[in-house]
Amino acid sequence: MAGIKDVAAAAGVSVATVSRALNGHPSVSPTARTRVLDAVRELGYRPNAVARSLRTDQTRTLGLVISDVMNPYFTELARFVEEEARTLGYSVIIGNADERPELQDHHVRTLLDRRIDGLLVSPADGRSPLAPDAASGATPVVLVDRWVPGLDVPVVRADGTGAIRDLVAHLHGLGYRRVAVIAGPAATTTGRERVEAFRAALRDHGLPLPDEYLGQGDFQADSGRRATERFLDLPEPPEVVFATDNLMALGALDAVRARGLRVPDDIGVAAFDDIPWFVHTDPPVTAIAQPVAELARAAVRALVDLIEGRPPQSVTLPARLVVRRSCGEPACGPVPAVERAPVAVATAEAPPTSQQRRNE
Amino acid sequence: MAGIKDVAAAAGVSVATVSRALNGHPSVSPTARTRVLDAVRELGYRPNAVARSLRTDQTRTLGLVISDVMNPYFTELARFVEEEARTLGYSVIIGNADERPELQDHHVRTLLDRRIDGLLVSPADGRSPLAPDAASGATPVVLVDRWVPGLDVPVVRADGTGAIRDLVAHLHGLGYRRVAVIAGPAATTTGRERVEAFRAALRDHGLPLPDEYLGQGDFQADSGRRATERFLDLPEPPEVVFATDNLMALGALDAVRARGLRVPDDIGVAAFDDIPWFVHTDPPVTAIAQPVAELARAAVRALVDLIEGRPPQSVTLPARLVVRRSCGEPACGPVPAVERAPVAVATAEAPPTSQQRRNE
DNA sequence: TTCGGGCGTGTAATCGATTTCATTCGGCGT
DNA sequence: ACGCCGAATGAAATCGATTACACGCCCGAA
Repeated sequence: MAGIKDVAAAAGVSVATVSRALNGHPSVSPTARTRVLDAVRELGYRPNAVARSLRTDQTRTLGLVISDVMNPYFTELARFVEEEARTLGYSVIIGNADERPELQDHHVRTLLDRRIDGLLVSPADGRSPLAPDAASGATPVVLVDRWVPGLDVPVVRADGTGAIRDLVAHLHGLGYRRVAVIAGPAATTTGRERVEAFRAALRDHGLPLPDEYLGQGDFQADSGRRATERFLDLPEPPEVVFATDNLMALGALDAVRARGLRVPDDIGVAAFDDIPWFVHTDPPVTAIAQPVAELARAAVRALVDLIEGRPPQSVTLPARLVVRRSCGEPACGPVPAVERAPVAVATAEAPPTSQQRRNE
Repeated sequence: MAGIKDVAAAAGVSVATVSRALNGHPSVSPTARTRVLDAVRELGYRPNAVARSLRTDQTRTLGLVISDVMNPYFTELARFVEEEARTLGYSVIIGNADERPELQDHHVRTLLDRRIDGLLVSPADGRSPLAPDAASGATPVVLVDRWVPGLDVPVVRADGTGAIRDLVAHLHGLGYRRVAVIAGPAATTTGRERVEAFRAALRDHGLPLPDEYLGQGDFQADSGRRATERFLDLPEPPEVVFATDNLMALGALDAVRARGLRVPDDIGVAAFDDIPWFVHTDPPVTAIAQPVAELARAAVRALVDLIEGRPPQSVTLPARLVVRRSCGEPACGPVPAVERAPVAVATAEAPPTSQQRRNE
């Protein structure tokens, strides 16, 4: 493959001039510039990004480590992250942790070895396997969706408490009194927060959340199925189940279908994370939608700000309830308040973090 | 960040010895080795992959350019590709072409600039935008799922003709006579082949495929919706629609639901590419399943063979029909032959390609 | 005419690893 | 005792770019 030296030779100039011409340096004569450009075209020269990165100490690459690519929510997130990064002139390398801490670790290490300019992580594990590297502060880090309490880095996430309150109001209005929830891993913030918000909303309506109505899941379909089976085996099964992510909701649907039961007649189902398929399930699933595209964009912008020495913003955007039929027919009277939920735009200024201070 | 020189200094040896110790070179004394290892641990040293790549001219990285990440089929493919690559000691960088040739081009160029060791492509466009680079032969290339006729590189794909024949037999057996198909872009091989196989199978059963029953789509949900609407507007609409990918099937479902019609009572739906959600749609969708994991593994192995100088194998695996309820109740009598479809394992030896010859 | 100051350019150092080549040293055969 | 050989090591070249520094040249000011 042609190198910069070949171009220099072909254009009859030095490598320095070639480099300058290619990087838009001011002091290059028009003559030299055109000769270089011609030679480049002639030889089909493409600069070696590896060599360039070594010299400049920047790869113009972002790392994105997500918990599970097969989860449509994260797929969508990844897609928008790449899109925004591309418009900002960065590539992104995706690492799929598959909800396994050691895999997440593997990817973080690999990405760091490649000297990516910044890291976007949605931690599979709340404990601190990546902390040693991240906390070292050498590489800018931003957390998306999930975060880890001790880490002093910007966080971009959705706040589901409002939407969950709306959901509980909706369920209560429909007459449900025995409601169950399938939790995510306690090691993740999203796993804990969603259950807590749900429990709090329940309390506001005077509803209990007995232990046997709290299923433990791991954000995968199978765990949703198992939890739901256990609910159905109860002497007094719940009237409705809230799965705290879309895959566990899929599992729940599986379980009730396997029993020959029907949603919502025999048992209602609701989910956190809305996805296109929920419109076409039997029945369409009532879900809480996150503003994924905005989250992705905000996360990338925060990370790039960090990288390029600007102060980053932590951002929290509200999720919103989307009522469909899996919890029973929506009210036929006046449209409930939840239907008019505002488009998510709220943001919050982050308190200064050590990462910001690094750049002052 | 600590470099190899720091390690050498700390261990009291030269950089050459450090490098040798770390790469398991034979002639390094046990003493030196342990001192190096200690220093490495002490300093938390990690070799700079960028520098290493520059010197060794290999990145141990594969590029994967897919047509559309949001399509569950490709998501799954990407996931298994990464998995197999990882076990073989490679990382993978995914580029999402979004079915847009110019984006595909952008990613191919970027990946080539980063000197990836090999490229896995599922071409969004049958024409040859990537040919100039790929044909240059500098970087090993393997095509997955879709291929482009002129290119002399290994291809790993599923053969749907058998499954499509089974599907048509199934539909015919159910009494359908007016069947329509939603095609993919003519620029892709999968777009053309699936329609052709369908048309041929129809002919075998003496069924026609009139022009107005041939919808043009682009593998995205919207196009499936529009094509289906056009079918429904026909004076004599088809009794069943075969969408040649899962997203267009989703669109078709959308369209019939929007009309207040019911599947399969008013119109049947079948799809190419099976996905987990099809079990939970209303109704569950009869689909043709590709052996995605095997395809991914075969593709990675072929590419790595090429990279490491072994002769690669082109592979074609059969797809199989999965009957559900979206075309009407499956026969209640004896289980139809299609239910017993064998697990896909057939492979074929590729004719020698120029890429193989390269390595002789 | 002479000198200072850009401007355009080239030479060479540099990034952090790997690898070739030469050197040293110790052991062993004769 | 001598010489040879292999093992262990280090110095320096190398990969392909960027960039600091120096140089030559031309132009305008003194």
